[in-house]
Amino acid sequence: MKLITWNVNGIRAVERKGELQKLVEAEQPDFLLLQEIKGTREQFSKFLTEHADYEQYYHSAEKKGYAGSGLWVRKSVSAKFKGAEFHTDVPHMPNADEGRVAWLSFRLGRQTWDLMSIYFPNGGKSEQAWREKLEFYDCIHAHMNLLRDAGHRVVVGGDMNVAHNEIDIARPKENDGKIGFHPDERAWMDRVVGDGWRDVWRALHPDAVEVYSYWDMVTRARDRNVGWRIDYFLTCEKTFKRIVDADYLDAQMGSDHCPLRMNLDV
Amino acid sequence: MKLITWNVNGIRAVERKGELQKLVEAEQPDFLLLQEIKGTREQFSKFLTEHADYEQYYHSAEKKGYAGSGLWVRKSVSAKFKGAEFHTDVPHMPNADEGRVAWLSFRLGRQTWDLMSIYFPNGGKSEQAWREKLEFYDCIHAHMNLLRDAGHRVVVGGDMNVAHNEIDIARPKENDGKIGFHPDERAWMDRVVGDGWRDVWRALHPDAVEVYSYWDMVTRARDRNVGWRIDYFLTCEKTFKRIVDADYLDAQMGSDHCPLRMNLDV
DNA sequence: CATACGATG
DNA sequence: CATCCTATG
Repeated sequence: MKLITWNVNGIRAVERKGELQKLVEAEQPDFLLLQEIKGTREQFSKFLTEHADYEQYYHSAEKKGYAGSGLWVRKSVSAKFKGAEFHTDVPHMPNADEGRVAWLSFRLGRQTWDLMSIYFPNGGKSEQAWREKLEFYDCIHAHMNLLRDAGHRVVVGGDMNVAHNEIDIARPKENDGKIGFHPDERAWMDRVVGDGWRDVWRALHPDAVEVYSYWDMVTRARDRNVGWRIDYFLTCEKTFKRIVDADYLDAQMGSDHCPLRMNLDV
Repeated sequence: MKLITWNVNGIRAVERKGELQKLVEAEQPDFLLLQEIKGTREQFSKFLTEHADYEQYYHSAEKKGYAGSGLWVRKSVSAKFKGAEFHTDVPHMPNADEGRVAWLSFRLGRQTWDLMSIYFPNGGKSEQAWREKLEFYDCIHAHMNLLRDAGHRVVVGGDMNVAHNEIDIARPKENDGKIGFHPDERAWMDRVVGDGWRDVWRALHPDAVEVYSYWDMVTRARDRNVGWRIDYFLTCEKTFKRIVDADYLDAQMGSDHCPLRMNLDV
C-alpha cells in the first residue's frame, strides 16, 4: 500500500504546471494526502474531481483561496473497504472553518483504519494564530490517541509546520525560537513521539541529515537545500510494524514543499 | 516633431515585456504621451525615471495601481524650450486624484505650446462614475478652449474612452448606447469637432475603415480586429495646419491599446 | 484576458 | 517568490 502526502501550495497551480499529473502517473499511489489546496471543488477541473482511478475528497476553508486539505483514494483499493466514511471534524478544533483535516475511516478485513490528511496552522500571522496553533496540536494529539485507544490503525500525514529536532532543519541556530522551530512546538513533537507515535521517515533513517520537505521561496532556499523537515507521516506502533520504506520525493517540483511517500505491507 | 500617445495598461508591464523599449528605440519620438501607467515614480525602474534621452513626467493616481498618466520629452527637444512647466491640474476636474492629466506647457520661439496627455474616465464602474465621465469631458473641453483663446498651440492626446462615429467601431449596432459609444459621449466629440478642434487621424483619413486603437482582451478581439478607435490626437486648427501625417501603430503589442503617432512640421 | 492590489505563507 | 483574492478595465 503506497501513501503519499504533499503540501501542494495551491492544487490548481500544481495541476496547471503538470506536476500533479506527473506525480500521480509516476507513483500511482493508493492514497494521496493533500494540504493547502487553496480552493473548492467547484473551482476544480475534472482531473481533480472526476478522476477515473481515484475517489477525491476535499475539505475547503470558508475563506476563499486559503488553506484546505484533500485525500484521494485509488478506486481499486477503496473497493475493498467496508463502511468507509469521510470526516472533516475533530472535536475541540480551533480553525474549524479552515479545512485543515480530511480524514477517511474504513474497515479492511476486521481492522478499522483512520487515515488523516492534516494541514497544521502556520501560526505566524498573529498572537491569536500562535495560540490556536498550539491548541490545534493538542486537539490532534488527543484525537489520535482516542482513535488508537479504540483499537484502530492510525496514520496521520501532512504539513505539521514544525521541525522536530536540530537535525530536521538546515539552520537550527538562526531559527531557534522562531515559528516552526519554537520550543513549544518541538515539545509537542516530543510528547507525541514519547506517547508511542512514530515519525515514520525519521524512525527508518535516524541519522540521515540534510533531508528536508520545505524550502523558503523568497530566498530561493531550495537551490541551496536550506530547508525544513516539517511534513511527516505519523503512525501508531502497530501500523509502523508494517512499514516497508519511506522517502521524501525531493525531485518533485511544483510547490514549496516536496511530497513524502511510504509503503505499507497490508 | 514626432508625437506618440499610448495607453500602456501598466507601464511596468509593457517595460517587462520589452515592448516599451522597442517602441522608443524604433520610433524615437520627441514626445511620448502615456496613459494608464498604474503606478508611481517610486515603483519605476531607471529606464522609466532616469532615461538618458528623455525627461519623464508622471501624474499618478492616489489609489495604488490605478489609472495615471505620463509625458516624456526628448531632451534634445526640451533644450530648446523656454519656461517649460509641468502641470497636473485642470480647473473643476472631477477625479482630480486619479492622475488623469499630464500636461506640459512651454514656449518655442514666440509661440506657447500646451501638450496634454489625458486618460479620460471609463465611466462604467457606477452611475456616479458615468456622471463624472461627462463632467470630465466638459472640463477638458472648456480648458482646451481657454488655452486656445489665450493664443496657444494646443495638442491633446490620449485615451478618450469614446468612439466618435459608427466608422470608428467594429460593432456599432451591438454597442449603441453602451459605455464608450453612448450618444452623450459621441455628442461631446461632435461639439469638440464642431468647435474647431481636429481629430487629427480622422481628418487625414476621412474614409478609412477598420482602423482601431483598442480591442477587448476578454474576447481576444484583436485577433479578429473587432476594435474601437478611442485614442486620439486633438489639435487646434493652427496646429493642424502643421500636421504631416498620423498613423495607428497597430503592430505594437504589449497593451490592449495600440499607439497613435503623428508628425508635425514645426 | 490582463494589470494592478493585498493577505498569506 | 508564489499562491490565491478583489477591483478595474
